[in-house]
Parts: sequence; C-alpha cells; structure tokens
Amino acid sequence: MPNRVTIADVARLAGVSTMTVSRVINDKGDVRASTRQRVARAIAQLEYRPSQAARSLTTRRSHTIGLLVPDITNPFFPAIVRGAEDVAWCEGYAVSLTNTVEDLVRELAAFEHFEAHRVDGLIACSARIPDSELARLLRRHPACVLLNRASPAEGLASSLEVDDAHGARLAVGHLAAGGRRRIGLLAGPGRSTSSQRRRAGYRDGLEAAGLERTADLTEDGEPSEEGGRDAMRALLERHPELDAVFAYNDVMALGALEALAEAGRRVPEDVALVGCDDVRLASLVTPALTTLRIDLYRLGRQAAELLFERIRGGPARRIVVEPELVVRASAP
Amino acid sequence: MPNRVTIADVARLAGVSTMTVSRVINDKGDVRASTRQRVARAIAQLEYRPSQAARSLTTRRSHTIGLLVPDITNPFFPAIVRGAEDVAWCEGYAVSLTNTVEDLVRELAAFEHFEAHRVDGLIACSARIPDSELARLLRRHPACVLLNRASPAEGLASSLEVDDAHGARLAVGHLAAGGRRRIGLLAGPGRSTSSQRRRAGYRDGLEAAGLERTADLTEDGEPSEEGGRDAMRALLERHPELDAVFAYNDVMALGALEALAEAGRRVPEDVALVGCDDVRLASLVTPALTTLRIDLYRLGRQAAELLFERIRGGPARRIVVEPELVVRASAP
DNA sequence: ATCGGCAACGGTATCGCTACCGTTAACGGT
DNA sequence: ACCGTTAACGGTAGCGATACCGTTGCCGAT
Repeated sequence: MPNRVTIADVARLAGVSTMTVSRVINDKGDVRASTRQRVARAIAQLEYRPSQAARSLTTRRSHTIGLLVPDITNPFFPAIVRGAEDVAWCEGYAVSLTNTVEDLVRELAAFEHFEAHRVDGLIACSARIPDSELARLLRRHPACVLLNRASPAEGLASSLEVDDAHGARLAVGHLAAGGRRRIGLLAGPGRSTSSQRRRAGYRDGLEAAGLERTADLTEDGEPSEEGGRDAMRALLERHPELDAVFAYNDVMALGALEALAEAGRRVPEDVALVGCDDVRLASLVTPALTTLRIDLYRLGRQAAELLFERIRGGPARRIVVEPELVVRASAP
Repeated sequence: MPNRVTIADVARLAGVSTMTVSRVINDKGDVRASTRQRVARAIAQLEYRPSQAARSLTTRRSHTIGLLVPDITNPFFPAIVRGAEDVAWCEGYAVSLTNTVEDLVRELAAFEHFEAHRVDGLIACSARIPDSELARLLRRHPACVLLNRASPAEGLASSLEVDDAHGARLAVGHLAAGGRRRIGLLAGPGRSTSSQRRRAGYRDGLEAAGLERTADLTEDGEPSEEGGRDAMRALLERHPELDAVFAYNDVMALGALEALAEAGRRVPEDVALVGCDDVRLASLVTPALTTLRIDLYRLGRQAAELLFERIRGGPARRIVVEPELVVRASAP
C-alpha cells in the first residue's frame, strides 16, 4: 500500500498551512516551538514521509547519486560501492547502481538513464567509452567523478586514479630483484586506459632492471578469470621460457594460476606471479598472491567525498593514489 | 550542467502541443507518422530527456526498486545484486542500493528512506528486524520480496528462501557418512531465521545419522570471517575432540579454516569442514571448501522476477530453492 | 495614537509531466 | 444535408512539494 499521506493532510491535522509543515520538515524559517510540536505530532501520527519526487521537482535536487560500475561481481567493486554508499548515506543521499556488463551500449544507456533520473552526481567507472564521447556525456551531468580514468577535459569531472604505472614498475622491479629475467605481462583490455598505463610502467620497469623489452611477452585479455586463463595459455605457448608474470588484476592472476597449474608450472618456483588490487581473494588462494594493494573501501569513500565536494560547488579535482606492493607466496 | 530542456521546449520546436510530445515519448495514442518524426527529431536535437521526477508525480510510479542488503562486501551478495539489477534493467527500472551494515537502526532507516523515494518495490534481505515490526514496514510498501526470510504475514510479501534445514541435513549426512562422529556447528547469529533453520537441520541430521545431539557442540558467531574464527576457537577450546564442523556460511568457514590452522589441525585429515553458499572464494581457497551450492545470480534474478510479478499486481508467492552439496577437498 | 519592525505564519505560483476530457477536421453512409 | 465515427490532436487540471512574497498580530518607541 503506497504512501498516500500528503503534506496537506498533515497541515489539516495540525491546523496549520502546508507551508508551516514544510518549514518544520526542512527546519527553516521561524516556527513557534509549540507549533513545531503540533506539526511533528501530526507527522508521526499519520506516518507522513515527504515525497522525494515532488521535492526534487521544485528544488531541482534528486538527493540521489548514480554509481556506474562494470560488474559488481568483480571483486574489485563491492568494497568501493560500499565505501561510496556509506558516505552517501551520511549525506542523506540514495545510491542508484548500474552494472554496465562491460558493454558499451549499456554503458551509454546508463548515462542516459541517470540523466533522466536527474541524479545530483555520478561516480563512473568506465573504461570503454572514448574520450570525446565521454566528454559529451559528462557535460550533461552536474557533477561527476571518474574512477581510474582521467577527465577527458579540464574541469569536466573530478578523477580518482591509481598510479598504475608506478605500481607496474614496483611489480616488475620486485620480480627482477628476485632474479627473474623473462617477465611476461597479462595486459588486460587494450582500450582500457589503466591497462595502457600499466603497460608503460611495465616497460619502464624492464628498462630500469636492464632487461630487454620484448613486446611479444605481452598478451591482452578480458579482465576476468577466463580472460586471465586464456591469455596465460597463449603466452606460455609462445614463450615457454617465461619465469614471471605480472597480471592486470588479481582476477586475471587467478585465471593465470589455473593455466600455470594446468601446464605443470609451479608457482613461484617455475613462474612467479604478481597480481593487482589486493582483492580479498588474493590472500586466500594458494599460493597467496603477491599483489599491488589499494584500499578499495577507502577509494570508494574518497570518490564519494570528491563527488559531494563538487555537488556543493567545489572545483573538479584530480587525486592519484599510490599502490603498495604486498609480498606473498606467489612471488616472494 | 543539469538538463533544463522540458517537454514544452520540445513541443515548441516541433510545433505541436506538449501532449503530443508526451504521446510520442510514451508511444501511446494516435499520432501521425510524420508528426511523430518531427517530434522525434526535436527530441534528438534538443537532447531532451523526460524528467523521471515529474513523471512519477503524476503516474505514481518511480520506476525504481529498492535493494536492501546487509553488506555488499559480503561475497554472498554481489551476484544476487547483479542478478536483480539485470532484471530491473530489462524492465526499465533503476535500482537503489542500501547497505544496512548489520545494524538495526540503519535497517529501519533504510525502509523509511525507500518510502520517501516511493520505490515501486523492494527486495529486502533483513534478518535483524523482528516479525511484528517487519510486518508494519512491509505494509507501507506496494510490493516486497524477502530474501531468505518468510513473510511475517500471509500475502504481505513474496519470499525467496533457501531450504536451509535440508541443506544442513545434507551437510551433516555427508560428514557422518565420511565417518565423522563429533560434528560441530558454527551457527551464525542467533536471531537470524536462516540460522535457526540450519540449527534444526543440523539436529535432524545428527539424529538421522544416529549420533548424539550435544547442544554444546554449537557455537554462535557473527557471519563474518572474524566471527567464524572466534567461534571456531571457542569451540575447539571446549571440544578438542571435534572431527568435523558445519559452518553457517562460507565466509565463516574461512575464518574457521584459519582458526584450525592456528590450532594445528589439518583439514580435512583431523577436522572436516563444510561451508554454505558456494561463494566463489570457496573453490579457490586451500583446501577447497565442500559447501552447499546455491546459484546466487539466479537467486537475484528470481527475486527481481517475483518482485515485478507483484508490481504488476500478481499475488505474493513463496519460493523455496534447494541447495546442492558440492564435495571438495575440505570434506571429501 | 501612530508607526516601524519583527516573528510567525498563509497564499499562490510554479516545477515538468501525464490523465482525462474535449475539440477539430475529414470522411462515409443514408 | 445531416449525423456518427474516428484519427489526431489540444487544453486544463492536477500530482506533492517548495520559493517567493504577503499578511497578520503584537510590541515598544515616539
């Protein structure tokens, strides 16, 4: 049974005008304490809840933010979503969630969808959409934060990025320091910007370690367990002499782990493996994954904080967080 | 920059009334094909998106459903959320997500929050709220589906439940068949209804196997890794002779795994372990967890399907899904 | 007695859209 | 010529709230 009680009902019961009720609800203007009480009692008695729809029509604020993620079942995202939602909750905001399923069409549709719902702000994790298109979409939103992607134009959106290149250098450096010479890269989706940055860091890392840069030691793949498995298989086929691998993320690393086991390679004895993100899984598999740690929950919170800063009229900012190498059994 | 284009702007540009624009948008009524085209062109040119807020005010439909989960970082939920969102997306619905953080106050607040937003329906996973209170809350919503909890009153809400008792019997039966005699239970939170059903199934299972039912072999705990670890420690202290454990869920089982390792018990040689839910983690830890499998993605889809059935005026239904024992290394 | 000023309210016009009903023109049948 | 029907639209009144501006009553100052 939907809520049919309106502000007029409350006003009638309390013997005041709807305006006074509105004042009480929003705690503004001068209302005598006794009147305020009468109204409050009426609200409680009728179990009145102001309609957000009606509110947003006049205030032009939906009190909702959008959260666009590729796939919540990817272990990278739940903690981020949780962090963002916690902050939104404290601000009295609702969170509208969309999975874009790694699909460009659905990603575009999601942007439109959030437009129709007039979200006050949007946190988007989108690697698929090209820059020019993204710029167009962002312009139609009042406030945006991009996760793991730079704003396509100055001031269009805040961004919260992980220093992927640095992380990749750390990983490769660690592997090289452990005596590995033939270090492969499972590079993730080619279009993804964060993948591109990790490629660059990987190359820098090889160079810094004085190793030869064979482009052929790189293999693209979808950022999923399957993608990791397939890419690892392909890489092993081409380069049986591999003695280490850096993977685009932990989930791909898991897939790689399977492919390595299947090929009879021991980890870390034959092939050392470094993942990325420090998803919870990473510490629980055997061997536990050496990986690049990012505090995902905190990342989610930060994203939301950046967003509310913008919603309140603050400037678009760019924050880069540094990952930290966590050494575990897969690459000691 | 928020969308300031209104239906009136479109109407003006197309040289028709707002009504005709509305007809085109909602694809109803008779509009000449040529007129329809003019309107469509105007919409495209102005990049007009109808305001959902204004729509819901007149249609009394928000085209949004609420999703109330305890904690999205609990690996039980992402797949469910994804399933529900996929269905909602196909129906043209937005999904508003709330984490209640295993906190009663926030859970109640979330119900109010969804009321204010006038969601057309609500999928709630709430074990905390007592039946009488829950009934009151559900009555204020037009359509509800409860996950893993029975409706507190006939017809108030649809429900989608896992046959916990049966699952527990399966688990205990399997352990007993494997020769285990002293089977403990990490029972989850005492108030939770699904925990209570698993307790019952556990007792039945012991009875069926001809084992004595020592209540003392049961230990409550929060449904988290920590909760599992603590409970397992306590249980081991009281009953060092334990040779098997059935855990409330996989996450608790993980905690138990740690506590067992810490106590020097080998799994499964000394103590066999069965979890519950078949979270993805379960197959990846070492030893891989024997567990009760539920297709979580499908569960999420089903929940949403039940919800839309109700939203469309269908009856409240109750569906019970049967878990399936997946035998892995932790309890062969 | 008059007035200015302030606290505490009320009235009314939106906000952007759809429901509901009305209107118009064209056309065919008788 | 008249009517009924139907396709194709337009007008208007809300939906439930807030913004903005008025109004009222009261009080002290002059």
